[in-house]
Amino acid sequence: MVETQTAEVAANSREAVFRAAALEFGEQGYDAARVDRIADRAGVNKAMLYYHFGGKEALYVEVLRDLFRAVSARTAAVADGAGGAAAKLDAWIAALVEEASARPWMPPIMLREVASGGTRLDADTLGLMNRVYGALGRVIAQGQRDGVFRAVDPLLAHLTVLPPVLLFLARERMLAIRPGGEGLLEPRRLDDFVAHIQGAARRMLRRDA
Amino acid sequence: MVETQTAEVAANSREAVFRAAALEFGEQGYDAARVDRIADRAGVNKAMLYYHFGGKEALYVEVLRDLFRAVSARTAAVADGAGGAAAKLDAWIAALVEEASARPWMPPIMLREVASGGTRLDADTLGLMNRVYGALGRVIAQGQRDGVFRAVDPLLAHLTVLPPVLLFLARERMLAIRPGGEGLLEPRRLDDFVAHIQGAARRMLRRDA
DNA sequence: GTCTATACTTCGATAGAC
DNA sequence: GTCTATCGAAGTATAGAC
Repeated sequence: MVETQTAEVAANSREAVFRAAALEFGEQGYDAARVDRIADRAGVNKAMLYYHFGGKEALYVEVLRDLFRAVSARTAAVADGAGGAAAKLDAWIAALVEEASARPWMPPIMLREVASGGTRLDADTLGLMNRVYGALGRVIAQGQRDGVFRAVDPLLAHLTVLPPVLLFLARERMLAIRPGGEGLLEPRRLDDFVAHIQGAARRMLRRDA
Repeated sequence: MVETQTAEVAANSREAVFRAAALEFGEQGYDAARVDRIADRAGVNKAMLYYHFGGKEALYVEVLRDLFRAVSARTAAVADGAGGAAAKLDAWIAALVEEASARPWMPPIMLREVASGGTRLDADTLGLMNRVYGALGRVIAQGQRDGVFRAVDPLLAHLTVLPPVLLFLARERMLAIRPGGEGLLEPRRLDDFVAHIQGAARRMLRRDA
């Protein structure tokens, strides 16, 4: 099956480029990312990148789409699954953290997109971002319906929980670059942070006794 | 006083370049920022930029220093002033927001620096960042001493409060670019957000009844 | 699908006159 | 301090052979 083999090689080549690009974009940002470096990291000729994706920007958009597709699917599953609102709130946060482990380029890319006004986000990708927010919104609505959460603007709640997760995860790279830092650069265990932010979210949302 | 006049013009020229650069770096990020565009926005010849600052990177570092100098001074003043811990917590947040109003380039620049691992932050500037964190740390310590705050890791607390402020403020530019957005792009009043995040911070820190 | 060689462009930087 | 003209380095992209 020569054709299948060829297709497999092609898939591998395409996959290698994609992954190398995601890493490069995450570390460097779109503008500082270098097409040559992506090809090198993928162990592939630069021309392959253009063959498979058409160009730097198209490749970046592909990474964005994959990213938000995965995160939105994961968080929506949490919100629409079974369980109480408090547990789902924890799970929503945990889902974000796990997605970021699977795609380390997620936090820096999302931070830079916000910083740049989301210039490269098309309506499609924006819709996926909204699903992540929508998922949290449904969890909060459930909690309010069940009388365990108080009245809080879901959008402001989202803008309170998501950013710390992104910053904390992005910070881990700073720590890798500058070991033995003091103050802001003191290391913290991911587990401890997750527990902390879950607690903070719960306190933000729960009804006062 | 010809010399003074010359100096004034120079100061104005330098100041114009600095401000244009800060805006450009904030909007575009370091890599997408264009030296020619900075000169244009400043209404100054490009050579003046090199005359005053030496180059693009040196200019950027100057913007960074100015930024963190201002923010650290402002937040330290809050922490070391008079008042109760709860009030100081609110004031620390308000100080950040006010600094960001005076320097709209603050949120995007800080977000991108974290995303990039703070590659361009020298030990000096890093020290200024630590002062911002240190200020919040002292407020929290005061609250714990007074028995109004519970035991919370100050670093994790910092990483819970600061990021939402940065993201919310950076988001405002997205809203300006894409008016009439839904979901994540729904507008919110700054006042409402500040009140919300102050409340969330208080709930995170206060002792349970 | 893969690779080499190269065209084309943009951008940061500086030399040198005034 | 200010401006013009220009250099040289990167960097994206493609043409065309295999």
